[in-house]
Amino acid sequence: MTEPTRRVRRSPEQARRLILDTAQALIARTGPEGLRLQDIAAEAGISHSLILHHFTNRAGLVRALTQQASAELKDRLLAAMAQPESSPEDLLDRVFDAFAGGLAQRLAWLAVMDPDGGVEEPATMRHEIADTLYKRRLAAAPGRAITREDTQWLVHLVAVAAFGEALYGARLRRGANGGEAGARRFRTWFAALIREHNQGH
Amino acid sequence: MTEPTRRVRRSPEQARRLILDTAQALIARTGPEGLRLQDIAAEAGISHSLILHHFTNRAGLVRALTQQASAELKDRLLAAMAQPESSPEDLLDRVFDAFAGGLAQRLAWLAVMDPDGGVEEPATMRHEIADTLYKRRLAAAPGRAITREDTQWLVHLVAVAAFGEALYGARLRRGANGGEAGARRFRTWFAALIREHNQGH
DNA sequence: GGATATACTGACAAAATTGTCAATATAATT
DNA sequence: AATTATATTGACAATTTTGTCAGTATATCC
Repeated sequence: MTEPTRRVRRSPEQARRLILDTAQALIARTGPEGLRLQDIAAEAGISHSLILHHFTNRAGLVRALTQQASAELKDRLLAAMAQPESSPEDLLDRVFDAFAGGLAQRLAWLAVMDPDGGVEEPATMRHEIADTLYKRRLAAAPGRAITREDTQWLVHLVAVAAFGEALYGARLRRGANGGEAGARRFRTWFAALIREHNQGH
Repeated sequence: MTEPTRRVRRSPEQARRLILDTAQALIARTGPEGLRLQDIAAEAGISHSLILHHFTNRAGLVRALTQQASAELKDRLLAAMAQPESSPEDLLDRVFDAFAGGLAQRLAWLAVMDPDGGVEEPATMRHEIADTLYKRRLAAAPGRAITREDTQWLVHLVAVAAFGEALYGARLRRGANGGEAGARRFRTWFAALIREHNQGH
């Protein structure tokens, strides 16, 4: 006589979160090839059928993953902007950190895989951020001629640079400035460039 | 009686290039999921066995792909640097173009997939480029205090920004500045920032 | 023109991967 | 305590994908 198999019964939300989190971790570690239902299931300690039960499809899982990654980026960036009275250096630092830890990799891969997924978020988010920063810059330098468009492009530059740095920076910096130290030095240099731009002209 | 099947017999180099090129095209189009031996074979008009014959493994193919992508980037960047007497705007434009057309996507994906592949190239390449540009900047502005390190980081910034822009820029610019026009406006703004940095202080 | 090397193919094997479905265990409800 | 709803599993099917191997066609060399 066989023992009845012990089961953990989660709430749908818990189950979905467990699956999504382990999937994200797997992507960050193993890369694109890591997204196999069986692998995710094995890592999460569940059967792969459960994933299909909660997301219907492999495609459904991917969709959910893009949305979660997008939301995570938004949270991190808004958190970075939340401290109103900090130096530009610190702000830049936090923005760069927002993309680190595998999030950039996930976003990149998901972007390639699901070209039109999670469309609305990033653009409006960048708009909000640019507006907030615009007011802050005006307050900081009352005399200067700071336009809204300049702020917008500045935010864009920081975003794409942080993205590129997280994704390919270490590779480009190999040798002399590889590793953590080089990354930090680049950030400070970049912060100085921005500060120069804010003051100059 | 059956007709003997007509065959094309290429040189090993030709065959390898045919396979690599169609594979790169497929990745750019279909994304990571597109790299299946059968699909590549079908698109190239060959049998999938031939791929295995020339690259031994799927892994061997991936390795070759990373090297080719890396080499392609190098070629494009060196070509961009080759015109010695052009405005910074044009130079920036060509660097950004170097990452366009799916190359950034391929590099990103291959980077995630084969974390230590094609290691040596980019770093030394960036070094060469930085040196060339350093001399050019010195010649252009004899009086200024331009350091080698500043040039190095400038090159790094342009590289990661171009990379990020190619990969995620369109997404971030959705809405107001989406499309081609926004991309161009960002480039000109960025060029102005660099020019300002070159002249100022 | 015949022999040789090898690029190339087709069929097959083996493994993996997504998806289906019926059965079961567990929590909540009555 | 019995009933109900459903989260979870295991077995199975179907398709796909990588890889193997023996044989065939084609160019080159003697």
